[in-house]
Amino acid sequence: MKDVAQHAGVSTATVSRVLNGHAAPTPETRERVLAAIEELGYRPNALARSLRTTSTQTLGLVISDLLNPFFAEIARAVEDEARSHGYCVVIGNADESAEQEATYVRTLLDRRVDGLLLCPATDDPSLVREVSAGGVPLVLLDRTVRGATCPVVRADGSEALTALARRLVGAGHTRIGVIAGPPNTSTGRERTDVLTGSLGGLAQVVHGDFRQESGSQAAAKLIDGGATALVAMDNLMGLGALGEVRARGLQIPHDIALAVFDDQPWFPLLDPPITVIAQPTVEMGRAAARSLLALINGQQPDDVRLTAKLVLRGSLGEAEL
Amino acid sequence: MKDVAQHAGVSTATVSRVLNGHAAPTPETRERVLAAIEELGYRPNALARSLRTTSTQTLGLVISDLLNPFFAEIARAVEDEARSHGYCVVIGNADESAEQEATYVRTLLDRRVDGLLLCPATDDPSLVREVSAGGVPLVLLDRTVRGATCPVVRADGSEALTALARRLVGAGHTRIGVIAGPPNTSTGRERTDVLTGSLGGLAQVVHGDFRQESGSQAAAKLIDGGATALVAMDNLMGLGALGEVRARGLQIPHDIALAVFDDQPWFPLLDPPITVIAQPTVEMGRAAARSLLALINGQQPDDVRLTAKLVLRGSLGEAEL
DNA sequence: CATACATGTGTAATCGATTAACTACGCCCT
DNA sequence: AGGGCGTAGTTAATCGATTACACATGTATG
Repeated sequence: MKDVAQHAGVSTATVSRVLNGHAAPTPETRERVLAAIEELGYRPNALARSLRTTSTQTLGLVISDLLNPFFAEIARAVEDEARSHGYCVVIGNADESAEQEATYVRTLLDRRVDGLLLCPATDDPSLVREVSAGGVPLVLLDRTVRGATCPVVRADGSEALTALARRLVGAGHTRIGVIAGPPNTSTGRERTDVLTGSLGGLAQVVHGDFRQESGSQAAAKLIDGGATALVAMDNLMGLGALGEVRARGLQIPHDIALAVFDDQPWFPLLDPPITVIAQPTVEMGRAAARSLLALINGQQPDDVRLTAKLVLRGSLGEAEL
Repeated sequence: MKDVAQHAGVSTATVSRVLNGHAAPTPETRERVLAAIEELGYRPNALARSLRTTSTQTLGLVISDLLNPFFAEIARAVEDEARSHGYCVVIGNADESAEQEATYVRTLLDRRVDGLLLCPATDDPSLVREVSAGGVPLVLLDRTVRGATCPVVRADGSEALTALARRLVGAGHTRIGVIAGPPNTSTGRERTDVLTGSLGGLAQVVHGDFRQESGSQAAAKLIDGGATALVAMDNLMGLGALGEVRARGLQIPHDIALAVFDDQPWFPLLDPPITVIAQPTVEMGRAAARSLLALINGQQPDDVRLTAKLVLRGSLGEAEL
């Protein structure tokens, strides 16, 4: 910057004013400075700028798993929304591990992100409290924690789940296998509670960990237990369950019915296409980013609760008639 | 930091020394400082530190599309490798747009990443030159550019593609539809060149843009043109092609054969499972990260060329016998 | 006993920006 | 002509760390 100033025959203060579009400099001075910048190929040092202004124009996003398309879509939406407001997004991958999540959150705070979006790995509120104590704007996304005091953006699947339950029961299924998420996550618990609630005593629950492998194992257990229908509570476990069903040579929906929480672009391509509960991922990501930006600007955004929808495609068989 | 120093009755220099594990401070002083840090919940400001040391312990990764599982896996692998060496990764999403790619690269440079991994959207070398001119360590990943002067990490699909061609020809296909990537990307061009080369005059080529929608359109054109086999040059276009095939009620492999470049966890679940050319994504990501770290440490890593493999699963029909 | 040297800590310059406070210069008005 | 005022631009403090250099103390050496 000093070089630019010298080159243009002004002080660094003037260069800075030109850079930041401040009122002062004469059009003529401005021209000279811009020419010098161009000539020297100068680019301002974002670190120094942030240090001085205490604003990085950056949001942190800590998600459970980048390989899970659900989170990838969310990440993508967050990024789009953030960029349109002049913010960057730094993504952290917690890999469904509370420990790694905490590491990432701290790293992001150390780098002074202006705000943090978090999909908490567990419903333990201690990490959230730590962030709040540091005074950093925080919004929870997809999942919440016990006694959360910050805005939360999530999708409500209750309606879709009860509709699903009604159909399964109506079609005469009496042993319905539920491949549940971890009980220490809000989404894991709530979805399962709603579904088993509406299924009366017909549900058999096996807990997985939101990953493919656990989906296969759970499906195996449930099929062995005589289940005639399976509901996987997220898309990766759904993938695992589907693998197990195929491996056993079972036909969907003839031998077993299947529904999955979360949609995927390839679900419609299966034979039969898979019935899902689709979450509005893009809207969730955008809403979360908007809430966080509002929080950063000193407003108090409300919680956002979007609605997940049941999409019937054929993998439930007669339950869809 | 000043607070911590005061609290421990030392100077900031000493606090800094404790923090950085410098030789000097007495065990007793060290204890006092650590206690003060603990008590005040002090966390060092990474911005200030980086400004002073001109090292951010951060790598930039600019990829073409986060929603493409191929790149998501790469990103994941890069991150793992980087973290194990104490580095963070900031991911930028170019969305297959050269313009957005350039924007992201510049943003990352402004933030003074220690090095940059780039999957170039086009084979135009100007952006690469810009980065090199800035003296920032750079490694290209998956794709290269014309006259690249930096290390490149990629997968070689030639062998797999010629093997695939041999099988298709051997099975008597005479109109083979190739859904090609953009000709201004190295992977798009090379894969297509190799395949059409080995197919003699039997190939009909339609260019897509590595996205799902273009895959459907290309497939439609090729099917209308009488193709009895389709080869999609990346997984998203493969997804699109598959959709088109399904939409027309065609049976694989009876009515049409299909192979896709890039594997996906759900390909084996289709009926029939899809034959693919699988790239070693995880190894590519890790290798790229390692090369970049080597470059940062002043070494001169060689280009890395891994091998993609043909995985036969049934979607080629008699060509696989 | 004076000198040399090692050791632990403090002082202050520095990284590259922003910005409050100040200066210098003209212009207008009485 | 001189005081008041607006404007363009400069000077210097500051953000929060690192680190070369200086300094003080204690120990070994001639």
